Amino acid sequence: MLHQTIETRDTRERILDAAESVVAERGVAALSLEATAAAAGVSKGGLLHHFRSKEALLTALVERMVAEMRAGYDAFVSAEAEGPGRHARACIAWALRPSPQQRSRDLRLAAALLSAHAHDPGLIEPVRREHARIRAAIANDGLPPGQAHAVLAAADGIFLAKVFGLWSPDETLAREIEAALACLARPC
Amino acid sequence: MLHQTIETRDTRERILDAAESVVAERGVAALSLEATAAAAGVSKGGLLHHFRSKEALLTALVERMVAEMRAGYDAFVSAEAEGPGRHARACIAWALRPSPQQRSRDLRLAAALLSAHAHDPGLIEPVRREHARIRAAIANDGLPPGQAHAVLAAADGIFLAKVFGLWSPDETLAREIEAALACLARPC
DNA sequence: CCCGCCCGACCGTCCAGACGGTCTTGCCAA
DNA sequence: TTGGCAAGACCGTCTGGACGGTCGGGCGGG
Repeated sequence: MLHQTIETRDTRERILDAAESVVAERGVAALSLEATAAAAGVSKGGLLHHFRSKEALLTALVERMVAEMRAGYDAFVSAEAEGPGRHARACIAWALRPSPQQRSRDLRLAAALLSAHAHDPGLIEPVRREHARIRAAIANDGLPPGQAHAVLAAADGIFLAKVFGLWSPDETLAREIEAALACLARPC
Repeated sequence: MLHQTIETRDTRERILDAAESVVAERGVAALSLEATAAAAGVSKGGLLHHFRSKEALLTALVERMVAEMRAGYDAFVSAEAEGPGRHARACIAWALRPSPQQRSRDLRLAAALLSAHAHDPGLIEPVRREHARIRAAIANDGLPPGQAHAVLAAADGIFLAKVFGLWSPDETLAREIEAALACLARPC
């Protein structure tokens, strides 16, 4: 039974991965149940066995994305020294530190966010809640609220610009932006 | 003949307005030719007379949006005093100064951006070009590049968070964020 | 034997786009 | 001035295809 559960989990995850791949490679409009099933190496009926509707698929996609986001962000928080501006510094690092698996993380987040929002804006409510959580943390960060939220906005901008493929800073520019924002992440 | 041209223009604009309304009120998924035509008070055939395909409609939507964006931004630039940090200050004002018709502008931009990107990510290429133009201007703004791009990222974040309905600062917080960013918009 | 996972054919719906038609408008020749 | 002609604006219908979701069945492990 445990084995079965693991197998099921794997198939579910494979389907979610496949959905993200479809969106990343062919755009939101191409995300159909058939395309997802094909990309996951599963029949359409098989997909619908795991996710009873497209909405259920997108909901799961968003939930996984939020969990990943929360875990990643919290890791950055605990990597920062305690004291005023800790969360602000974590935001900066989260948005601007490139790590091997973070590229794919960004693609995941973008795919989930865009496809869910396109189908029904209400589906990204968990993302809004997570953003509110971070906002609350950053508001009690021991910084002047203007500075703290400016840092958050910048982190949002870096990430969301990537979501739309608008822009992404190269390595050296990222370091310079980081330095500039670090100035805001201290009680100026 | 002139009269005819003006009439045509009006209908085209009405259709574009209608498309934005549909997206704003019912989401990207509800943006069909039929729904747009109905919202514009025009038959489907009439709509297709003005826009030969859905893609043509979305292209026009994006073009109008970019023109509006460019005009609005340039107005903010010329409202700022010359000298280092002018474009950075314009970015801040553009993102954080609420004006009566700017709410609707944001809705327009969001609708055009989301619907075009959902249909085909390549359609928002004009937006990418406009963003690149602003980026170029801000890079030659007489500020350290890190500071300039940090301001740009913050402005992007404020706007794009609004696009997804993630967050929007209230009046007093907006003033505080503005003050914090203004610190970056001067040669620190 | 049976249960859960998975298959794939099938159905109803919706939509993009094509098409043929109608009506208004401007233009020109008589 | 007027009759008629050509063009453009707009309409209503149709169709082919894609998509979400259903259903009955097969298959393998327990």
